[in-house]
Amino acid sequence: MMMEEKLVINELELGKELANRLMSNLKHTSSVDSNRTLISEILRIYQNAIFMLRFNEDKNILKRSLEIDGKDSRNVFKKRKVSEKKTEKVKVFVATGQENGSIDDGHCWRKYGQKEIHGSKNPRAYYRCTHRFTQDCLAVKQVQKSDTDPLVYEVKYLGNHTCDNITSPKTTMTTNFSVSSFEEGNRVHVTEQSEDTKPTKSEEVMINLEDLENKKNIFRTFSFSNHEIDNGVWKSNIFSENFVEDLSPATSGSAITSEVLSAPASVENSETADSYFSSLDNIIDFGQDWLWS
DNA sequence: AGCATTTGACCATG
DNA sequence: CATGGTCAAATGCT
Repeated sequence: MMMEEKLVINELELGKELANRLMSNLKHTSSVDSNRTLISEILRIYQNAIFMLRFNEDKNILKRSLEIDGKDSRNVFKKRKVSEKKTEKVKVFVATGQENGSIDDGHCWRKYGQKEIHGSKNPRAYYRCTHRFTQDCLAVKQVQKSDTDPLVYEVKYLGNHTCDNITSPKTTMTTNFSVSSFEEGNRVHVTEQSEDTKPTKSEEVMINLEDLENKKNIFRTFSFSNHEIDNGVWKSNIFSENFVEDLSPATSGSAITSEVLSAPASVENSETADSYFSSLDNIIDFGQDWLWS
């Protein structure tokens, strides 16, 4: 069994144990703090497990892609332009507070298609950079309204902007989380980041993966933040970037290495249970289908 | 008029 | 064959 799979199983077993402990706590008397801690731990564990599985899947896709590239391309009939595009960079945003999902991210987009997606209640809209033909900018994004929360739009970015027409974002976001992965030579980078640049204050939840330290530090910290703009001024903060660490090549045996950005564990501004649990709600939302396949 | 959006058709992929 | 991504003609908007 692959090392990563063992880690996922370990995580899930730990989650089960903690859930049992929580159930026991709820049956008997227990402190609210203790329950909160358990819930937070369980959510973190499942988020880790999902991320590990996702990451492994992405790694395999890339490996297959590299193998195909290495073969004699004459035997591979690729008529579609898409295949040469290859997903060099993928960012997934989950944003709320948008009227129609047209998040102003500083770039000009032109809608070129919309599709009903099997298993989803809401259609997915396809946008390309307005300067695609004038500046040969191949950036593309997909926007889909969340099935679970009508206020949430999931935005997936594909490709980098090569155009230089960037305006300042005016978007009001109450929640923003992004994940990006891109390829650079033989290395695969998986990072999480915020696109926003002027945060000042935070109401954020950061989930620590430090107990994975003894599991070869494969996966690092997730963080989520709530922030919004009030009269053009940022009211909240985002997570900080920490260090980057390689997936242990000794255990993977693959030429592909990975890097995952991390952030420290903390729960800030959680003086009220409401704010704490509303933050937890965000985590639950992300945990379901935050990354499209 | 010029540009953006809509929407059905087309095509690649699994 | 089902599904998702893209194309392009028709239509809408300014």
